[in-house]
Order: sequence, then structure tokens, then C-alpha cells
Amino acid sequence: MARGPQLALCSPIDGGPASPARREKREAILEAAIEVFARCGYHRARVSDIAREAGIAYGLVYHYFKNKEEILSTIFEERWSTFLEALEAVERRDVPAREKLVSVAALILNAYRLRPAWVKVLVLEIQRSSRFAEPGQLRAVGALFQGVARILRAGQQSGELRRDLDPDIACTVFLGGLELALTSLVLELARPDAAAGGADGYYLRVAHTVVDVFLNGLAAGDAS
Amino acid sequence: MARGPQLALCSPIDGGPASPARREKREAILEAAIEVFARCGYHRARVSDIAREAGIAYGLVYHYFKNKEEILSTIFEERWSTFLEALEAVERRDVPAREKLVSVAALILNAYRLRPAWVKVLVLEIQRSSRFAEPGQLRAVGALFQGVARILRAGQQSGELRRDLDPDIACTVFLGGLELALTSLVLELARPDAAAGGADGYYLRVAHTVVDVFLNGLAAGDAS
Amino acid sequence: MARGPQLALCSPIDGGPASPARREKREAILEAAIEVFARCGYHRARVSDIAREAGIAYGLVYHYFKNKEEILSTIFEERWSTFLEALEAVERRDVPAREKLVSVAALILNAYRLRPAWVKVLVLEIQRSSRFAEPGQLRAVGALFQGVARILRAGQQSGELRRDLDPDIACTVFLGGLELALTSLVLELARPDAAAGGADGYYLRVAHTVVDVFLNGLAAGDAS
Amino acid sequence: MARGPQLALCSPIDGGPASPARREKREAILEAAIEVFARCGYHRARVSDIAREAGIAYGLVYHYFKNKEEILSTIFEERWSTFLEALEAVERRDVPAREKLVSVAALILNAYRLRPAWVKVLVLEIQRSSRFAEPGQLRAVGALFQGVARILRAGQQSGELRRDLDPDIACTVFLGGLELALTSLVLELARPDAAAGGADGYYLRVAHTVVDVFLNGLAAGDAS
DNA sequence: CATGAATGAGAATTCATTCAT
DNA sequence: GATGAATGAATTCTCATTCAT
Repeated sequence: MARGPQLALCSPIDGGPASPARREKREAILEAAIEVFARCGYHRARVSDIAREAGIAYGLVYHYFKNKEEILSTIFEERWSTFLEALEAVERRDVPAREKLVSVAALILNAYRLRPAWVKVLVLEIQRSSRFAEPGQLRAVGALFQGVARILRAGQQSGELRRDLDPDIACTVFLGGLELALTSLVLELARPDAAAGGADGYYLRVAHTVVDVFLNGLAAGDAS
Repeated sequence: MARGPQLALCSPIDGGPASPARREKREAILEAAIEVFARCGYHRARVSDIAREAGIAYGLVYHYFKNKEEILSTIFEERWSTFLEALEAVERRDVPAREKLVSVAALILNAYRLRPAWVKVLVLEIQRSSRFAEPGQLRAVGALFQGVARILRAGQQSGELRRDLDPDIACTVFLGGLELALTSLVLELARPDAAAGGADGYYLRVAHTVVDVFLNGLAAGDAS
Repeated sequence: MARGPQLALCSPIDGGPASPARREKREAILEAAIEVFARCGYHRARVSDIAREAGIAYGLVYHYFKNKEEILSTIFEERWSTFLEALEAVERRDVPAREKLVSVAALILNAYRLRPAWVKVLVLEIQRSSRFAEPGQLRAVGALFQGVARILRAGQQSGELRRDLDPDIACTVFLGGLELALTSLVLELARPDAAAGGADGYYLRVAHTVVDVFLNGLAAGDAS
Repeated sequence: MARGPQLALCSPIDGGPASPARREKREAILEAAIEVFARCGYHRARVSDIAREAGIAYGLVYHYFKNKEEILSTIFEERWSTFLEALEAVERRDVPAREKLVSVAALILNAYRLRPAWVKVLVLEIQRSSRFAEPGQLRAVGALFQGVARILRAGQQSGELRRDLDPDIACTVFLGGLELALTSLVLELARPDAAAGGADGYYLRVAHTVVDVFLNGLAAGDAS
């Protein structure tokens, strides 16, 4: 399982051109917001909750962000771009499509394992945001789709993958399968702690199952 | 493709023990709420929007529902139970697992084709509701998972499906693939109207692609 | 203890010029309103509560009364005038002032014993009403004061009562003493059921104590 | 007439642990609420009225108090406890019961002379509050009763007061007499300004009349 | 008369955002 | 920068009153 790319997800990224102290506080607000959004949902989360979680006065939030909405879109943009970079790194690697897909699955599931609040917000909140429909974010989400679709197309051209399936639809099937596996973790529909091998093992199992189903199908060998 | 069960999705269900007129208006409010929730999202939707959409006075909504939250959970409960009944009908049919899965996919995608607002609300809103975590609704969502998982287990026992994959994880992969295909329709990431064969053809293609991927995998024949 | 006058308190009075059936229903609404006002207070009481208590449709209330306020003032006026008539009957009797005051106390306490809800509303609600300040009701309440004050003045002139005390102030002391004794019953600050002699005995004791204190004072014989 | 204790009634009490400015504003809101409640009654008073009276913005009220109800109960609790302290100070004094009762009457009437709105709210509003029935406030009101009853019992034991009357009932007679004298002032049934000696003289006369009636009775000397 | 569905003004409350210190 | 008091628009919910049947 790829260990490199997904780690990048966890490191704060940008912070702008200002002083280190400012950057730090800005980061603290974003982290706090991720926690609070994950816990209460964007709409229920109050700016004062975020400030309390960050340990600062709530008026200060408005020195760093224009408004609440901007916090959400900043979370999205900054974290997402990190994610896309990791995805592109996967894409560029010279390995079979199969392995790339395992890496993508690991990237996504690992992100959740390491930063569940972050993924919760991405999975559950940002798609609800009015700005999701905005060109910027739509393009951003689209980039994930297109990245995966490119991997699939490359696999089809190399003969590794079937050519009779629409790669755009197949891509949603793949990402969707991953997403719901995630969501069932997020919402604790499934209980990783109760599964054999502990949480880590569970995530691995999910990643492999998704890719296995996706590549080989569920039909018994003699039936395919 | 199954034609029977999914039609039930579109018929109002309960309405309580009151007069037909009362039932009708109650239904009108629910329909209006579905439209508005689908358009603006639950939190952005104002009760007054629902009332205007339903063509009734503001306060009348409160004659039929205790509060806004109850409207959402009513939508969920009444529509979802219809959906589960359709699912159970599929499950009981004496056909191969493969065909059952096609029916489930058709059920879900067809529901969206016929009542996109309804599915939007189910897919995008109800999981956001605070009540989603409540036993009742959690169980309700769980029932879909379990229904599909039962179909998978039956297929495994009959030898039609591989036995080396966890049916619970596989079930999330299947439903998740469907869901994201749906979401990409809902959010118009994909454009059915632009696809060859028109919208109907597109839905069919999605259903078949999902099931095909799910059963046979994406790997090229000689590579599996 | 006077048995005659206070009974009049319990009989419905007027009913207007209409049919007996109409009169009956009107009365039912008033009785229901008294119960509900006593239970919840005027402001918390909903017209629908009154209608439910009366066993009628709530729109019907508006066939009999212009609005909720009119119900309260009707209760006040009709019951109060009965009360005043009883008071005047006491006043006209050719007995010592002392006995008249016992009768007034008995009249008031007995009314509570027989119709606690009625007295609750009079004691606790009507003084809160905005209409209390209106000439009609102010005059009505004033009539009670003046009636008692007349009894006191007559006693002063006959030499039965001290002449050095302002009868208007003395009258508020007397009525106030009665009222708070009542209120402590209404609010169950005192518990008649726990007192020796049961509820009836308690009311009698209260009546006698009030009049005794009022006439003879609390000072020990050698101290007065 | 006692001059010390009742003054305490007028001083703000608590204010919580916050900054002086915050305490001041909190106090301003309470004072404004007392005025508005006294003027319109609790139910008719709008939070916006209170804010306007206090000269602050609407929403600021909610920075200081959870809701409207809490304003009322705060008024009650903070002011009432001051009142009880004054009562206890009277009780502890080493003077005859007669003098203590004069002090209690003066305490109550003086409070009204100095802060009529405060007493109006206590007399007319708080007993209507739903919270009046709550243990805390019931106990608080009970404390006044019990304080007076203790004074009476002490007087009975010292031989100063008659022992044949129930001190609990006598206590309601005393307090009730005072209360209605007050209420008739509050509601302007009596007009102090028109009375000989002006308002101050009137209050004194009321206090003395109440205590005189209460101790010596109204019966003429030869009739007792 | 009787019903109760329908109306909508009114009030409480929330909370994002601003601003004086 | 930092604070949190102050603001008030927005929204939910209530319920007295009206009105069509």
C-alpha cells in the first residue's frame, strides 16, 4: 500500500504571505472549524463554537476570514488541492492501473483513518455547500473524477482494463463505492473496532475489497 | 429491468386516519417540501418557502406538522418504507442474484428518473439530518444495507457469487457506486441529456454499468 | 355561618335573551373557560383548550363571544355581580357589624370551597387583565370595597367598631387578609387536607381567625 | 419606622462575576424589565420593549439572559433575597413583636413607596409565573410567610400575643392585609396624593392602621 | 348553528457580522 | 492584533380570529 502520497494530506499547507504567528492562528482556526463542522455540521456550527475550539476570541475569526462560508471553502480548497496533488502523483507513477487504483483507494481511506474530521467535512458538508456548485469547487471535485477517469482510460488503452465500459460511469462506481464505505465508517454503520485485525486492518480490508470488486467483480469465477 | 416495484415509490403512502381532503393537503405539503428541500437544501429552505410552493398559508403547515424537522423525517419515513417494500419484493423474487442486483439498481436509478427531487432529498439531505443518527432512521437506512447484503449472501451460498469477499463491505461498494452515479446526476456532473440515447438510455447504461462492474469487474478478461 | 347568599354564587346567572339551548352552551363555554383559566392562567390558555374542555368545536366559541378577552370579562361581570348581590344581601341584614363581617368572610371562603376554579380566576387572573383598569370592572371591584367599607362605617356609627381607624384602609386590611388566606389555599401554600377537622373545618377556622383577628386583634388581652 | 433594612431593597445585588460594565448593563436590563413588566405585565411585555427601555439593541438582552422567563425569575430571586435579608434583620432585633410587625409593614410599604414598579412586579407578576410553583420560588415566598409566622410565635411565647390563634393563618391575614393595601395603591384604587398629609403620610397611616387592626382589632374597646 | 381548516400578524430566539476599546 | 459587547436581520413557531362548508 502506498505510504507516501497520502501523508501530504495531513500537513497544513499554505497560510498566505503573513507572519508565522498569523499563519499558525489561521491554521488553528481551520483545524478547529474542521472539528466543529465534522461534529455539528456546517449549518449548526456557530462561529463562536469554532472560536472556542480554537481557543481564541470569536471576533478574531473575522480577522482571518471574511465570513463563515469562506472558512468552509478555504478548508475545501486548501485540503483538496493537497489531495489532488497526491492523486496526480499516483497517476504519474509508472505502474499498472490496478496498482494505481489501490493507491487511490488507500489515499482516500487512509486520509479518513488519519483525519476523520477532515474527510467527514469533505464527504458530508462540502457537497451541501452552495459553493459546491460554483465553478471553482465543481472543477475541483471534477478534477478527482477526471483524475480517476484518466487512470481508467490509460488502463483501457494499455489493455489492462475492459474497453466496453464507459470510464466516466465506471469512475463514479469506483469513487462511490469508496465513498459509501467511508460514509458507513463515518456514520459508524460499520464498526471497525469490532472487526478482526483492528481498525487498521479494517481499512486495508475495505481498500482491497473495493479494488478487488471493482477489478474482478463479484461473480464467481465460473460464472463470469 | 423491473417495472413493477419502483412505481410504488411515487405514490403517496399514508396520510393518517383523517379526511381525504386533509390527506391531500398533507401530501401537497410533503411534495412541496421535497421540491424546496431539493432546490435549496433543508437548512436554507424556509417554512414560508414550503407554504408558498404548496400554495397555502404559512401557519397551515403547522396544522399538519409539528415543525420543520418533522416534515423532513416524515418524508424520510413514508417514502423510505415504500422503497424498502419494493426492495423486499425484489429480494423475494426467485431469480439469480445478478438479476436481483440489476433490479435494485433499476429501482434506485428509476426512482431518480421519475422523482429526482425525492431522491435528492433522500441522498443529500436526510443523511445530514440530526435525526439520521436516531435509531429509527439509522435502522431504516440499515435495512437497505441489510437487504442488499442478504441478496449477496444468498448469491454466495448458491455459488453464484464469490465467497472470499465480505458481503457487508461489498454491499457498501455496490450501493456507493450507485449512489455516486446518482449524485453525479443530481449535481449534474454528468449530463444525461447530452449522452447518446437520451436520458432514459443514460439511466439504463448507468444501471448496467454499475452491475456489470460490480459483477464482472473492470479488469480485462485475460488480466483477471 | 350564613348559608343563603353564597349559594347564589354557584348558579349560572344570565345567559342573555336567546334559546335555552344557546344559553346552555354559552354557560358550558364559560364554565370550561373558568376551569382552563384556573389551570393554565388566562394568557397560557388557548381558545382551543377552552373548546376542548367544553366539548365543542373551537370555532363555535366565536359564535358566543367576540373574542377571548370577552370570555374573561363576561366571567368577571356575571359572576361578580352575583357576588355583589350576595354582599348586598348581607349588608341589608339587621345584625351587628361583627356578624356581617363573618358572613362576608364566609361568603368569600365558601365560594372558594365550592368553586375553587372560579375564585382562582377572580383572584389571580382578573386583576391581571388589562380591562381590570377599565371603568366597568374597576367599579365592580370597587363595589366590593365600598360594600365592606359601608359595613364598617355603619359599625363605627353604631359604636360597635372603633372610630379612630380609616374605614377604607381597614376594609383593605380585612379583604386582603381574606384574599391571602384564599391565595395560600389556591396555591396550596397551606394544606387544608392535612389540617385537623378536614377541609371544611379548615375553611371555617380561617373564616373565624380572619374575623377574630380583624375584630379583636392579636395582642394578648393585657397588652391591648 | 425602620429606616435601615428596606433601603437595601433598592440596591442592585449580584450581577455575577463579570466586569463592572457588564454588571451595569445587566442591571440596566433588569431595571428596564421591571419598569416594562410593571407597566404592561409580563406576558404583554415584549423583549423589544425591555431593550428599548434599557436603551440597548434587541439581541443584547440575550447576551445577558437566556430568555424572557429568566429575566423575570432573576428579578424575583435577586430582589427577593434582599427582601428576605431585611426581614431577617427585623426578626433578629430585640424588640417586642408589635414593633417587629410595624417594621415588617414599613419594610413592605416603604419598598413600594421607593420602588413601586419593583413591588408591582413582585405582587402582580411573579405569582403568575409558571416558576412560582417551582420549589425554589415557592420556598422563597414561603420564607416570607415563615419569617412572619416566627415573629408571631415568638410573640405568643413571650405572652405578648394571643395564643389561641393559629399563627400560620394569622400570618396570612397580616400579610394579606398589607398586600391588598398595597394593591389598592398599585392599582390606584386609593389615591395617596389626595389624602391628607401627602403620599408619605398616607403610607405611614396605612402601616399603622394595618398593624393597629392586626394587634388591637377593630372592635370598640367595650365590645372586645 | 356547528365545524375545523385556513390565515397571518406577532413574538421569541438565534447567530453571523460589526465595531469600539 | 485581540477581545467580546453590540447589533439586527432572519426565521421559527404560536395562536387568536376568520370563513367556507
